This record gives sequence, structure tokens and C-alpha cells, in this order.
Amino acid sequence: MPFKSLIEEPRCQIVRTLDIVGEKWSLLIIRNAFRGQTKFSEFRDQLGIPTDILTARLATLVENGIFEKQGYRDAGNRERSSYHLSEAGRALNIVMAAINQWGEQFNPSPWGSASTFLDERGKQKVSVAFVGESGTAVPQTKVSWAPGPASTVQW
Amino acid sequence: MPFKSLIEEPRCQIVRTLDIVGEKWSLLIIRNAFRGQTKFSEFRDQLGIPTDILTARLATLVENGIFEKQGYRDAGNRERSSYHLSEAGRALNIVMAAINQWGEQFNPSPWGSASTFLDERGKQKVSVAFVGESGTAVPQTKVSWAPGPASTVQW
DNA sequence: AGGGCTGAGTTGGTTTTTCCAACTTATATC
DNA sequence: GATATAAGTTGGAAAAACCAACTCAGCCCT
Repeated sequence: MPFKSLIEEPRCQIVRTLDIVGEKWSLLIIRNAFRGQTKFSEFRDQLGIPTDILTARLATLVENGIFEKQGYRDAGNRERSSYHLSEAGRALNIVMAAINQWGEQFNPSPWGSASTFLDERGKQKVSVAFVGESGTAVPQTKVSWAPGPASTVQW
Repeated sequence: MPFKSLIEEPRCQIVRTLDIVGEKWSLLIIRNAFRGQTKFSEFRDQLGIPTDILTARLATLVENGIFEKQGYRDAGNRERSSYHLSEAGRALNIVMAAINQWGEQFNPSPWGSASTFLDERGKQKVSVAFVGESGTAVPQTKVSWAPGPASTVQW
């Protein structure tokens, strides 16, 4: 974001993840990538993001393995760069869905929902939930957050 | 963040949610609140956040209903303010857990996990997953993101 | 009553980040 | 050779974050 200390990397996964995707515009670029956008000009035009910031964000997202940079060539044009979500980038779908779901519940838009998440067949909506080791759902209000093995006094 | 347009509120829940919790430090203040911190001085000392920024963030988080401001009085001291997660704030636990889980998988700390999420009894770890309408788990890689009813041409 | 202590800020000035508009670069077509 | 276009760079202005020093209110102590 960067909160990253020069002395020591952070242990907290929240901090570590925000260091990668927490800067302004990053999650929106990723959102647009989930919508199938891959070109610099698509991100620029759809988001209205300043182009120097877009350049910087794409670079750090590539550097951190969220995007893979590829070349593409439209008919009659020279080769240009495109940006594609990696496996790690695609795995952010559950983070995006959790954010989306929270917004629907606690800060709904007057127009209703702009996003849905669908299963493989596109047949049913899916939602984000906590599940226990056996795969059974655990109510969100019953889940508590505790220090893990890597936590120090200040975790 | 604010991406909020002056003309029209955004429809996208990602944008709407980032407008509330997407600024620098906001999610870390919320993380620390999940750790039981409630006082200005606790956030300041544990996070090392500039105090003017902390003031500003606490204000917008209260304004947006993430925190509830209360008074407290330590023995022999005058009354001061404390900040407590509201229901909406507590419901961010699944967003935090999703971020944490992504980090564990794709950007693990050399020291291991600093956070775990536990069920009601603290007996088992819980994780974040996609579930279908019937409550059955749907593999994350099989979930796709599609426009919802409120989506426009540019959703 | 006066002085010191403490938590919760506020303030002024500096640095960093973001924003914006104009410019550049490489190649493809005309 | 001239023109077009995607993907950037660059320089300067504006906004946000940072930092240290200060304020303010009430409590305790003498």
C-alpha cells in the first residue's frame, strides 16, 4: 500500500494482501479484468483512471503475479500488450464476491445488485459463506478471529 | 475512496464498499477492532498511524455505520471516546477472512499464518467458500461473475 | 487554587501520491 | 512519406498522507 516495512515483511496476511491490491484503483482494475477486459485502453476508458497510474498499477500487479502480461495483435495492427488474470488473480473472485455481498447487505444501491456470481453452469447464484472443516456452513455471526501460529505479541 | 461520483452514486457494490473501507488504513483499523481494540490510543500505538489520519478514518467509519462511538471511563480518568464495531462492521469478518485466506494461499508469510477463524466453540477452523442456494459448496474455480439486474452497459 | 498528567485530538508545514493534459514512440496502413 | 493508433512518458498542479509540536478538558495531587 505500501505498509511493508523495510526491516521485515509483515506477518499479517491482511497487510501482505493489501500491499499487493490495496492501492487506489487496483481492485477496480482487477474487477474489470473479471469482466473480460485485458487492454490498457479498455481499463483506461472504462475506469477513467489516469494513464500513468494505470501503468504503475498494471506493473505492480504483474510483478506480484496477479496479471500475466501477454502480447496480442488485432488484424492490421502491430503487436501490443494485454493483461490477463493469473490463477492467483482469478482466486481473488471470492474476495470480490465477499466485498460485493457485504455491500448488498449493508450499503445497497437503490438500483439493486450490479453483480451476481454463478456456478459452473450459470444455473444458480452462489454466495460466500464460512464453512467448517467438514464443509458444513457456519453462521457468520458465530465466527471469531483469533491469532494463528505466526502471531507475535503484536499480530 | 472516494470514487463516488458527485452526479450519481455508483451502482457497483465493489465501488460502493471501497468508498467506505477502501482508503488507506481503514481496513487495518477494522482489523485491530476485531482484535478487541476500541481506543484511539490503541489504534494509534498498534498501527503507528498518523493521528490526524486516524481521526479522519474513525470519523468516516462512524459516519458510515462501521463503528459506533461510545464513551468509556477508566478509573480515575475522565470520560473518553471508544469505537466499537457495529453489526455492519462485524459482518466484514468474512471479507477479512477472504483476504486473509487469499494471502495464505498466494502470498504466504515465511512464519506461517498470523490469523485463524474459529467457529462458535473455538473448536474448529473455518474457511471462506462459495456455496450454492442449497448450501452446498461450489469450487472457487467454477464460479463466474456476471452482471446483475442493476447493471447498465457499463456495470 | 495551581500544577502536572493523560487521552484525544488539532494545526502547520513537508513529503508522497494522485491527477491531468500534452507529448512520445513504434509500427501499420494509405 | 504522411497519417493513425495503442500504449505509454513527462511535467506541473492538486490532493492525500505524514510528522512533530501544540491544544484542550478534566482528573489527581498538594
